[in-house]
Amino acid sequence: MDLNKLADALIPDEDLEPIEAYEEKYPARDLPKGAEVTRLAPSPTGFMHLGNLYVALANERIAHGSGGVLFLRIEDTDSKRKVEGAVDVIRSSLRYFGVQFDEGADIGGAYGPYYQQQRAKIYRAYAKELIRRGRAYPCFCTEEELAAVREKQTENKLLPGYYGEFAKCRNLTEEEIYCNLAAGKPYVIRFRSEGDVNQKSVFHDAIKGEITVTENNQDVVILKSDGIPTYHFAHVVDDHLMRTTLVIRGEEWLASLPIHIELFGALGFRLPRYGHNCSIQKIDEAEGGRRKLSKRKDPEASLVFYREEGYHPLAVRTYLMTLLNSNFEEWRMKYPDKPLEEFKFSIGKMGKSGALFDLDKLNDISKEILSSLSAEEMYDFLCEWARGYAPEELRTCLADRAYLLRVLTLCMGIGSKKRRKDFITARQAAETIAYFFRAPQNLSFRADGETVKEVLGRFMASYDPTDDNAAWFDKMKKTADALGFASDMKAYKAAPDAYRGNVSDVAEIVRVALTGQANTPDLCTIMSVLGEEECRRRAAAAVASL
RNA sequence: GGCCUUGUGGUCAAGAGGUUAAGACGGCGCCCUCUCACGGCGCAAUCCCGGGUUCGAUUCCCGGCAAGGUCACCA
Repeated sequence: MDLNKLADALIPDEDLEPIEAYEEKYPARDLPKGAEVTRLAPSPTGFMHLGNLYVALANERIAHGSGGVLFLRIEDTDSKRKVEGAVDVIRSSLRYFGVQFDEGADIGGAYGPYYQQQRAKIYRAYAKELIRRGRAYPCFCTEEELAAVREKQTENKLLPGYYGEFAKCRNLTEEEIYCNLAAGKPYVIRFRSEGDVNQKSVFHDAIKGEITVTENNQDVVILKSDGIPTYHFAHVVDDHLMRTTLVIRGEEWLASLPIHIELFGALGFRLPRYGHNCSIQKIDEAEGGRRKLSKRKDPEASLVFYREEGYHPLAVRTYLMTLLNSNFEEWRMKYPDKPLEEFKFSIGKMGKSGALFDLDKLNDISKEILSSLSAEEMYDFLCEWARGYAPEELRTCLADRAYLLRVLTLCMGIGSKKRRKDFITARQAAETIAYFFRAPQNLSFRADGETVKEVLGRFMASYDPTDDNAAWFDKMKKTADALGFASDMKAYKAAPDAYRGNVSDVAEIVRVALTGQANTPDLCTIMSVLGEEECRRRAAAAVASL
């Protein structure tokens, strides 16, 4: 069979460049020794998964930690899944969480274009070459035929797929092919595999270590009937031409690694290194098992969730880093103030088994990150979050910068010996300080109404906003004594029945009356931030509400 | 079902042929001039199972078992 003629018939494009031209156009990168070229290759579905960030972070640290390059390639070969504006979503959400690309879609670079749709000619040129060399052929099988074969294979417990004797179109005669073409039958281009599933070999995965791979024997589709390549083919051509040195991708690709290995070989390309990392999982209460974080079922699977809740981007990044590199957390505790770019990220330290998503851990890290912020930084963070996600009444609260700064200084314990760690997210922080902006409603006291009235009446009568903390507390104790509460905790503990309660019970009444909460930071300071007038108004309102 | 991967407290995990089997989160308890938060101290909790190799195995080997992944003209 005249393969050149066949190639021309199957891929008649006249504007294809010879593949040598591509090799020349995209030469090996001039980078220092050890520099890694990594990439992120998402589909533009418009949805960003936590897992996307997870892999992105690994790729980013590896590239930039080694003086290499990180690029963004858009895998838009499946037009059904494409969503308008998705690339903006990808770039902006990753940028928010600290991942910046050196080149790629909408950024530019010498190895573009970075949209696979725009690379159609390149794939077709390589596919054509494969046909010329007899390593690819047209397949006219319909979906129904393929499904029928698969069914028969499963029934007979055979390996399903298009291979060997089941590859009907593999050995079509010249006449049959041209006849089908003349009849206008749609066709795909399949790779002609020479692999043997009984051959196994050891492959070194950068993350998993030694793994055994079975040779591929599937005649996989490389060009779909619309002439667009499949993932497998596009991956091989792109990562070769873009000179990727290390492919870090999700574990779900491990199974198709044999296909990629054979494809790289058939095209005469040098195989990049691969690292397959596990996805973040979650316990499914309903089923009792583990599963991947699901876009449908788990709100925390979406990157949008973290922005809506107001998680600090550094907190999310730090949490993910603790999962990515087991020694990261130790490093961070040792150098709490160093930027995480200084951590030496190591591919070898990446976990081999999938980690469970741990909201408690994220929250703990979030508290730590927020408690390291200055009042001004926290204010800016709150405002930025509020602009996008806060309800209206909350946004108006943020208007008084000076007042809010005082509130934050107090609630974050700034200036005291120990910083407080009450804030987890912007949303939660805004909610917990809401009482500074509006009087509390629906107060619930543990004490009876008469006691509340007595305590508030007595304490507020003695209250003087010019008192310092000690004087303030002294008055609290006097109130306690006067009403039969113990002002001395030791005395109270020795004989609890001798008193109506103790100072903390007295303070609680005032606290609830003024803030609506049983637990707050230092009440004395709260009162001075609130202002005397407001305090008296709230105390009166509390008595009136009884 | 076939193939691949993984299996140390509830979670993330360090670890080595012999250790009281780190640390962190979470839980619990105690302490800390008003609660909370912070901080301090302490407690409970782990080597999937069965064989083998070995003086000795959680660690090495072999079998199970369990979990995850994958078997498309989707990526």
